[in-house]
Amino acid sequence: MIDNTQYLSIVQQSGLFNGVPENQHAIILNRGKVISFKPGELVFRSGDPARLCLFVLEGYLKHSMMHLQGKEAICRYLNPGDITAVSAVFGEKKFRSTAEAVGDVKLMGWDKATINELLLEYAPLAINLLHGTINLIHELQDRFLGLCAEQVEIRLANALLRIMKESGRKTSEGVLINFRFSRQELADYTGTTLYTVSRILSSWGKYGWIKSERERITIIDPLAITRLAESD
Amino acid sequence: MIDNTQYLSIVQQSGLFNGVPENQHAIILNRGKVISFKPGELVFRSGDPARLCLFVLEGYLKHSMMHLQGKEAICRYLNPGDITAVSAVFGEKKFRSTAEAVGDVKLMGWDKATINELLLEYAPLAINLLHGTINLIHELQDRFLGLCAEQVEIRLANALLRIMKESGRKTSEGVLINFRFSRQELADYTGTTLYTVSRILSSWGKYGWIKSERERITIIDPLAITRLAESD
DNA sequence: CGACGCATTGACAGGGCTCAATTTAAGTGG
DNA sequence: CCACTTAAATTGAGCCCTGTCAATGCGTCG
Repeated sequence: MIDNTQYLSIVQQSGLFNGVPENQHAIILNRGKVISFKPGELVFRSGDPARLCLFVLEGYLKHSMMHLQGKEAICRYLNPGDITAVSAVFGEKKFRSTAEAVGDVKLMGWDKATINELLLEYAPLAINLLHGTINLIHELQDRFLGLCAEQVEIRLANALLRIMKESGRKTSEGVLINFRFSRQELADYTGTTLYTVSRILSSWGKYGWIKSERERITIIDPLAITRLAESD
Repeated sequence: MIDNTQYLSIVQQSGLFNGVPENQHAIILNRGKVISFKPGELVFRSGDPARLCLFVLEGYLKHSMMHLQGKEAICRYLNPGDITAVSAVFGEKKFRSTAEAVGDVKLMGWDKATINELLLEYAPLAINLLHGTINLIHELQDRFLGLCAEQVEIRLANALLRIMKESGRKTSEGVLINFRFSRQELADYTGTTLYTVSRILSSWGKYGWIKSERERITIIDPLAITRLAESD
């Protein structure tokens, strides 16, 4: 007998079950399967058939797309409570992006047949999914606009502030971005190169705004960076 | 008595009603309201409260975002059969983008309360909407990746091909993109400037790939442009 | 300690943006 | 129907941001 009820609160908190009768929550949960991934493992890759609809229980996922000849673009980071691979709901879709575990990750997965039954049975579930994807569109559109209209330094400032808010940790010196985070990844996230990122970060380091170390950054003066991000 | 049944076939064709019992189609349709717009009119603008969920019956919409100090980015063009303003389904959202009528436009609009009732009553409707928004995400992600990884000429080629497929009209000379379409708009769509677009288009004109006129473009040699888009 | 991977920095070039000057085409009103 | 106005498009010149390439430095881990 499957028992996923230990994850009830995280799913409820995410809003996915809003509007679904409470006595059904555990039933829906138990029709899914929990899967674990180790740091760096691929959850799915571009080209794989989409078979499972996935909900992040613990850890972070990096969602990226690969361009011919290697250039990578990071679509977004998934946090606990986020859902992905919703394409699995529909026909014979293949993934167009790749998801990688950042740190240890636990996911809840519903297979195609199950998620389709669930959505038909619980309309609020479909509405909540819709809600999530709309938010995603907004986020993507914002970043799209940034890519069109802002230069690298501004985009980098925005990215760092966003990541700081979502995953930063306070220390005596400032806010530490604590998961492994290379220049390359920052570049892929902001649509530039690791060289440019490195140059900008070291200039910020000289101003005393940040402390830049190997795969970690401490933000000392968030205000200065915010000012920069909002300058135009 | 409202009677929108003249629009039945266009909505059915779009797939929005897939899975909904056929005898309900007209009923759903008649709970919406048809609205018309003249060329250039704004359907909604950034900051307006989202009150109606909109389905394009006739004509085209341009969906764009404005950056501080005027730089504009075009998120996408909406064709007959597309749906937008789905945010209206949820809470007190405000639009973050602007939609403008390109040519004469007829829309079907359902107000917030109605669309919420409909989605709860007809789960397939919510699933179909979800389907549409997922496709949108894929499209946006593709263009996001393009912006990160491709140079302007390639992006422009892809954009032109995409628009050609969606809204082109065959003529004796080639495929005409028939709605008013300035260099500025192509620039806003591909994330560049009208000068760069102009230069590229006139070079393509010299190769005989396209015929470039004021606010209209005829694609004479789609293959050449496809080759360019897929080069490297 | 040596090796590997990440990060930094410099030199250089070029794609594409900016600005300005024309040219071309579409309206408009007399 | 033509002169006039206005907006779109073209084109050239200059330059700056940012990507590319190469060399070097440094942290981490086996």
